[in-house]
Amino acid sequence: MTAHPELTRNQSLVLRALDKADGPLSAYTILDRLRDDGFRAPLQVYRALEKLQEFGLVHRLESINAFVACAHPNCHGHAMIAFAICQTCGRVDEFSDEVVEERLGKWVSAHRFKPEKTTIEIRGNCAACAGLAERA
Amino acid sequence: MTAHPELTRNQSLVLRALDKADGPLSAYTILDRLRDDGFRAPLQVYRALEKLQEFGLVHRLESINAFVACAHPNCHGHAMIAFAICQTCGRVDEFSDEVVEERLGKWVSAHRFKPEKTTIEIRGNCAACAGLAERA
DNA sequence: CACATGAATGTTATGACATTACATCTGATT
DNA sequence: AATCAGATGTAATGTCATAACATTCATGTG
Repeated sequence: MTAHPELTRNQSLVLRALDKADGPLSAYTILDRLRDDGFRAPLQVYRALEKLQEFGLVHRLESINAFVACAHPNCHGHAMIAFAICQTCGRVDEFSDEVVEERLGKWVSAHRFKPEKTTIEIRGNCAACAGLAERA
Repeated sequence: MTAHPELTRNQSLVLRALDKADGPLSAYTILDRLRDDGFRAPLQVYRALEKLQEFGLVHRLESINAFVACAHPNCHGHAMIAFAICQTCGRVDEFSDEVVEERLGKWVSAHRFKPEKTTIEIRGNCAACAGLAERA
């Protein structure tokens, strides 16, 4: 458990929506799912998402403009996380790799580049969906 | 020189716009720069970009919704390319790393994931811009 | 208590990025 | 000439994200 402030109502609702979902959600999908809870405007979602990302509870998937709840909400703090995103079923696997991290870190320091955010996303088909495609 | 069909007028114009630019351009910025050449609608740009990406002459930077001309237009064919993107000056460095590629490849085959496109993007500040920030 | 302060929220409008749908043109082939 | 595929032109629409401004709420300080 890393220390972070109590979540506000909006933040809790957004996080719960992502937790309940079986895959990544767009901000507007989250908005639709929270209409009954009083959400009216995109900004309510984006503001909550921003904080949740700061707390490490939510990740943004840059390549598909969507958001997922962190798979390791109790041990967050990884500097670098990679995602495998299934384009068929929406499943997202989150993993980190020290060697990749070290290698990119070496490139970065060799070039005196100051990284702020690193994105590693592999889009394709998960084992189940790739298998289905083969049999078809 | 890898074999690819002759570029059409629109494709040439878009590629030239990206080549002349000193950094990544959004599709709408490209559109604006090609108004005098008869471009009127976003789709003209997006269609050209799609083909240019197929030919390996242009890359899309997922994390900033922009496009760059490939830095190695004569030896393209890399399966996996990483980008370091300076958020201050817009400079983009393109590189590939066999170890990173191998490591991600191992994860992927261990999980029987079939990758279609891999994105590796490091956003931050390049040496020059980070240096300026320090001195400020 | 009164009041200042900072954070979060609510709401409207707008900006930025991308695609659908449909019509037209062009060049190569038969 | 008829046909066909690929490229193009155009309008409309869809999707993602933020700016600007007003309001509310909790908290701490004089």
